Amino acid sequence: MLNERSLSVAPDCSDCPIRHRAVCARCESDELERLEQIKYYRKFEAGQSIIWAGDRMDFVGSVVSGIATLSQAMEDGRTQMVGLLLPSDFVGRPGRNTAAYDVVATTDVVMCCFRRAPFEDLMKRTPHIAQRLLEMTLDELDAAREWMLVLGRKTAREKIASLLSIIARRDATLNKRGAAAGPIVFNLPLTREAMADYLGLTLETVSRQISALKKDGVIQLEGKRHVTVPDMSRLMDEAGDDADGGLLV
Amino acid sequence: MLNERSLSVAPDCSDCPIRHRAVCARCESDELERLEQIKYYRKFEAGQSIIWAGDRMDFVGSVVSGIATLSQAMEDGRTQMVGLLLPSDFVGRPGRNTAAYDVVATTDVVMCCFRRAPFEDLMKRTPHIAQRLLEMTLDELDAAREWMLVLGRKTAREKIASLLSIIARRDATLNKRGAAAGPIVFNLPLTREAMADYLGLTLETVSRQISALKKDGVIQLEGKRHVTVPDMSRLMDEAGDDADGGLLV
DNA sequence: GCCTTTTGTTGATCTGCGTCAAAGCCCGGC
DNA sequence: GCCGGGCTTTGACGCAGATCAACAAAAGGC
Repeated sequence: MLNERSLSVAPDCSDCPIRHRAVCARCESDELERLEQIKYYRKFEAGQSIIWAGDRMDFVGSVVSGIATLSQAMEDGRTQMVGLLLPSDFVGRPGRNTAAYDVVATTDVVMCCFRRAPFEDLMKRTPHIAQRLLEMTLDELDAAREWMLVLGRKTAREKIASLLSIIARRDATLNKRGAAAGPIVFNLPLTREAMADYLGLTLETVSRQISALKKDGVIQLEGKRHVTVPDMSRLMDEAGDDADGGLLV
Repeated sequence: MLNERSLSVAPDCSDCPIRHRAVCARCESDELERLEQIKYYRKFEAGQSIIWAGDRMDFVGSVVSGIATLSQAMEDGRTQMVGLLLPSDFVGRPGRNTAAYDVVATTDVVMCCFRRAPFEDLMKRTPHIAQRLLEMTLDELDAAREWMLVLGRKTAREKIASLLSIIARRDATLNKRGAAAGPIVFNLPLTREAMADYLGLTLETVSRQISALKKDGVIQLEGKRHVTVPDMSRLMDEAGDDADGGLLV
């Protein structure tokens, strides 16, 4: 899910020779070595389903590159995205053997996985890992709660502005562009439908509100996916957040 | 927040002579002893605010008795409840010194608190505590995500049915009545307004939908708060959940 | 190149829920 | 007993967003 901590770790993770900094940012080298021994990689293509809710899940892991979504579906087909998995985000849950959500690769995805049983053993012997996981999970929880406010109380326009502003911020963090005053440019990693699933809207409403924000000069669009935000504070205003704190608590 | 694990721990917690089983269910006696040395109690009256979002927060703790709510507000007054704190639920976050949410006592509340600094020290020396906290936090995260589906995709009627069914289940668990086939009876611990804040609705809509469920025989009401559910599976049907899994993942 | 499929836009209409308003219920104070 | 304030219910009405539908614009496939 989107939050400061996972973002700040992301670049390290993809550079890190053993590719699991996210899990073990503070571990000593011998602990890293033990993690190293049980890890393996899996690749998924864009559009491919990584896990189905209810499936047996005998691994945990973290995203190395690409973007995946976490979502729930009702029998009648209504679906709600409950998380967006970015590089360094953790998937799976120690102590549970079935998946609670559908996980789908939005782009090509590489994951760094650990078989669950050895990982749990290792966690018992390595307090740092549980502490690191606790930190990450608390961040996820904050992000999920922040999103409950978006889903429960914001208007469609505010929802779109919230999503754009969160993606803009993520992008700025990933690319090490600090709080630049100038215009911000990024690509939307999601289809209109995926955005709708994240925001609890229909894809038509998403499209309409994006057009409206464009007409009002809050954003500029080239093609369908390339977004320019001339004035970030204006966008955050539209999102209805407090000027500074913003969406990341 | 509402979930199986916290529920199952609750009765033990209130019986436990040192009142922090929730945090340390698996600890050895000397670890319990160390926790014991840094704990203290705080009492709050119904309606009283326990913490304001943004306040400095120099303790963590767990609810011993009573019910409190966790919520976020926008500047214009719109508020969204993001969690319901029941006995044994944990409040506060190691590693952060300001509160992220408003916490309000719905009934009279007793909390068992630990000053943050000594608690964090203890956590570093006691791996069980971090592991236990991780488990609890993962449960909270699941509950929050489950609620995202409710907020984003369910109709008002389904939302009400979801809330009633979750409270009914909690009540059954607390009172050790298993999956009884017969009618289920409980008291609503929340005002219509608090329910609205939880469900992302207005209090009028909450009231109307409760009346509708009553008219349709899904529930019976005596007074405003005393609810009888003649057929639990019917209620869960109305909530739109899969028959078995239900809201607790 | 052309054809099919996926993705996105825009319009017309419908409806669920919010908003505004009035009145009923229940409890506690005096 | 009466009164006042918090909570709840119910009605009338309007609007934001869903739904249904048509079309445009990219993206592959061959």
